[in-house]
Amino acid sequence: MISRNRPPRRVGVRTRNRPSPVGAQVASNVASNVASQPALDPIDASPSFKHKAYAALKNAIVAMDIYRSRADIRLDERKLAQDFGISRTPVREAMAQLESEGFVRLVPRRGIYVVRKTKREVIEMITAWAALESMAARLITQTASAEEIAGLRRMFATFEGGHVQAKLDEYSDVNIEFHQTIIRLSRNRVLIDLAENLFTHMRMIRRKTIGEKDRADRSIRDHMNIIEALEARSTDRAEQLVRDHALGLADHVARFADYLD
Amino acid sequence: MISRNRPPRRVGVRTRNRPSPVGAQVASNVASNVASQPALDPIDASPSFKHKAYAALKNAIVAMDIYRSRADIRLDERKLAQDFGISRTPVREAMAQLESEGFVRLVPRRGIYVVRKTKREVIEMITAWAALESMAARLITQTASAEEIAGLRRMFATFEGGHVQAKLDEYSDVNIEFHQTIIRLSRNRVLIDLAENLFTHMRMIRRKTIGEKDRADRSIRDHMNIIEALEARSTDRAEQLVRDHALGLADHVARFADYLD
DNA sequence: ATCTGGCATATTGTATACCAACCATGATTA
DNA sequence: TAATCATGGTTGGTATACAATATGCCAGAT
Repeated sequence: MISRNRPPRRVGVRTRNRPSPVGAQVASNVASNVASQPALDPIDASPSFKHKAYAALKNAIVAMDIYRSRADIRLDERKLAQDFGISRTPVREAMAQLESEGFVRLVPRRGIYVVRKTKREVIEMITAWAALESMAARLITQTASAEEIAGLRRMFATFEGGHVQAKLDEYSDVNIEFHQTIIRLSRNRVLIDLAENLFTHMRMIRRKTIGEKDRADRSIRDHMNIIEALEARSTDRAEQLVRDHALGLADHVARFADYLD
Repeated sequence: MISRNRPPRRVGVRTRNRPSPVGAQVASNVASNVASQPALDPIDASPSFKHKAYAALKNAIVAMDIYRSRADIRLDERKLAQDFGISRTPVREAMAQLESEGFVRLVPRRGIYVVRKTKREVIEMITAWAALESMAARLITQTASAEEIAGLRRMFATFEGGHVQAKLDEYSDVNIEFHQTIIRLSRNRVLIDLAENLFTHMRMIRRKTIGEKDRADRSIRDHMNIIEALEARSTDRAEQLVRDHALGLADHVARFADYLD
């Protein structure tokens, strides 16, 4: 269901009473710490409730197996706020963010629904991802260090010699890691951010798309070819291999992903 | 108790059709993923204050010449809400959206600041845009109709024979329209949405990047070559030309856009 | 004159109250 | 019986009140 029981955690008890002469205590505490140690303390992460709610909701949504059933999955603002122990406002702001990222749909006076991507949308996302990652591959051939590229090769050490079949689950993780690393090595923040969102969406259908063993075998060969092209600094070839690899997945989805729609 | 006098706001029908003459109007489509149905319905009435505030704020920000001065540009939530005649809530929601799109930065307890992109960020955006548009070019060679491609050629009818110099302003508009049309003809909603946001950012520095006459001349030649490749359905060549055209702009910015940073 | 510390102020983050639109349900009527 | 309408409850949108904190100013000490 939508909301599992949450332990009645006490999030930020907000004292209605304002202890008047305070403020100096906290300040002095911090000050002494800083004075003795110029090394900056890791800024005490104070993510707002909005960010926390966002992260929690996103995790919850991504963890759902939303394509198993076709029934609408509705989220209840008030209930979620209650479960989180916060008010509706940060939940709403988190929801608005998730809507702009395509994870939920806010229907006025109807409810908030988890979005199921259609087959067409999935293919469009993979195509866009192909565009971004192939550009990342170009950039890697021009700016990445040999060591960085070597790191890509090391990822697949476990699977040398055709042990892919035996460890499909693990391979699936490495597979994702590989593609994320490609993007990251581009050192292009825009590419990284855009691709990350697409990736998150694709992880949600991963369970069903990466299942086939034949694809895993072909996949690892593709990856090796890509790595070789990157090592050889063959810009155009690396781009092409990455693009075709991704578009191959798009084609696969187009033909076999009947569970979509 | 103190029931506020709510003005009888009847949120208008908000006509979907915008008879804007030349592009340059982003339509501020936040509707997100609802569409994806083949025939897109003209619904999309966005009655909420949030959407209106979002559109108004985005237009205002884009219209600013934020790179002329280096002084921080701060936006005041309460003042804006007052000016719009609404409460802070929808303004805040609009601001959160604009932050996730990279237009403003919300600093807790400090204020809301309009974001100036650094030169590096601009180059990264152009690079990402190159990736998206070159993929769009590929798709066009595979799926667009001849008539659609012909429309691209008609855009430049005005400038046949080297009248570009005389009408730099007009050319600048057509230039933008050209690239947006390329993206749009891909019929890939993800590409379209992602590129639109990048485009909006780039329009904000357009005043300074498209100034040179030499670039305009070279630009129109590039465009013609692109159109020819599309007409010939040369997938790889179209992709390459579009990509190089965009990366050329990135290179230009890298070398001459000293006003950034 | 300079520095320190506390307070007023400004500004966002969060909670809560209220409202209008929507839905389901069941009574009512032709 | 079937269609219509009244009605109450649910839900997201909006307004507003309250809390938390960053900043600047000024008094007082050195």
